[in-house]
Amino acid sequence: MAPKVSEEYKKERERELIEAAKKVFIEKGFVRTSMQDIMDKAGISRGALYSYFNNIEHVFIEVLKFDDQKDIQRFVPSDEGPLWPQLKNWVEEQQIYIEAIDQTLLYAKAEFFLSSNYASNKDNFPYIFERYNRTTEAIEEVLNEGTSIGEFSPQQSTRSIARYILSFINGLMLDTFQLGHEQTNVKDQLSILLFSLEKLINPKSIK
Amino acid sequence: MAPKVSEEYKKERERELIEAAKKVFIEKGFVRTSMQDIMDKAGISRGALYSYFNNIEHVFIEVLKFDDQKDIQRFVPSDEGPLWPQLKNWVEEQQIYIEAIDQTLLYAKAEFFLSSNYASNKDNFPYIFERYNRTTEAIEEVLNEGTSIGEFSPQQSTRSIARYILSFINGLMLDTFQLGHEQTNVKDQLSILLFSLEKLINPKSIK
DNA sequence: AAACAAACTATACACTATTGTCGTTTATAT
DNA sequence: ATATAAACGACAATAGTGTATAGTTTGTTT
Repeated sequence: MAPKVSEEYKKERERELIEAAKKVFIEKGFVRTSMQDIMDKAGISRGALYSYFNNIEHVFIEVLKFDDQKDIQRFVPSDEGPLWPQLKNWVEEQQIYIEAIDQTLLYAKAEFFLSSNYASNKDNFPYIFERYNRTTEAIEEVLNEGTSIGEFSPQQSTRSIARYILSFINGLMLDTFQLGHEQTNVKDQLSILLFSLEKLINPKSIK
Repeated sequence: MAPKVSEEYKKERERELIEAAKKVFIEKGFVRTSMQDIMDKAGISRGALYSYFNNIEHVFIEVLKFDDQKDIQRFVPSDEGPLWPQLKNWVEEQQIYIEAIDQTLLYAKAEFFLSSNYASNKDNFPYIFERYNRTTEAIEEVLNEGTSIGEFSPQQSTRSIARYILSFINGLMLDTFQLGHEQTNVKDQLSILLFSLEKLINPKSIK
């Protein structure tokens, strides 16, 4: 099944490959996954796979992008109503996300960021920087928005608060991945984050 | 130099090997280090190295043990004086530690715990549990101590606060390793941690 | 001082795993 | 039917592992 191909078809095929690869990465992480594993999962030959991707890091980056697309909406607050409950809600949702960690790419991501060539030539992977910045900016924006409408009175720079939140969430994910959520007690830690955030941004809506 | 050998000598030699290996692991991390690299750095032959260690994970575990010996005192507070300044001090010291991340084993450790066989059989490596628990307990103990002498009035369970601190520090380390400290702004994030901690434990000594 | 043996060197080897390439095959649009 | 390009899969190349062997060095023992 393969001559004179439409762009359509190729895009579609690539998406299939990415989805197969994603499954493998979730199962096996990044380091222990080989191109062969992806071929097997996708039911595609070596040559064909290599015609779509140059190497396994390339595959992973594409998986990342694909995954991010879906993920990106998660932090968009609605325009309506006070922001604090939405922020609170977002934090609470993290629990589900973190505790379902073995159904996500988190482990593979951590491995990738640590162990791929990424670590040696960060410059080749601007995507990672983008990612970090996009996320902090999204959080920061909510904080700024809340400030400008007078809902929040941040006690520290909103950028730093945003980074702080992200650091904490990343650390909690990593610890939880390594130790299991029984050990790290995700819920309690998240409520401490909420407590801290209240003090940090002083949302009006608290009684 | 080597007949009918003393235990002394062997221990000493092993220590040399471990120190050489440690250097390599700091430079190259865990995943990208081969036995050959260690041979080169230590100036030892293949056979000799293998007579000390069975494989590279074995080498790494020994390096870890060796490193921990030195590391273990870092969180012991002095018996004298109020605890808050000491805690504060400890947090501030993290900056130096985190920013010097490429001179430590942190990267190699993260790789090892993620990517070695560890991830598949956690039970074989109680080490990481121990480590995590030892650290949280050390922090928790300081908090409890401060509470019992009336210096702190924690607003949340001290255990959770301890875990919270550790999650944050781990996340900050990871982000900083990946992106560089220019990007993550370690200092600001740590002062947000301090701000949060003040609110969380209400130390008396603050004016 | 001669014999000994432990520790080491240097190198070779058999294996395994994986990569990326490349010539060939195959299905279909025209 | 044939030109086209996707898909196939054999292959050489690379890199590492752990074992094995022969030979060397050097303290210790007698």
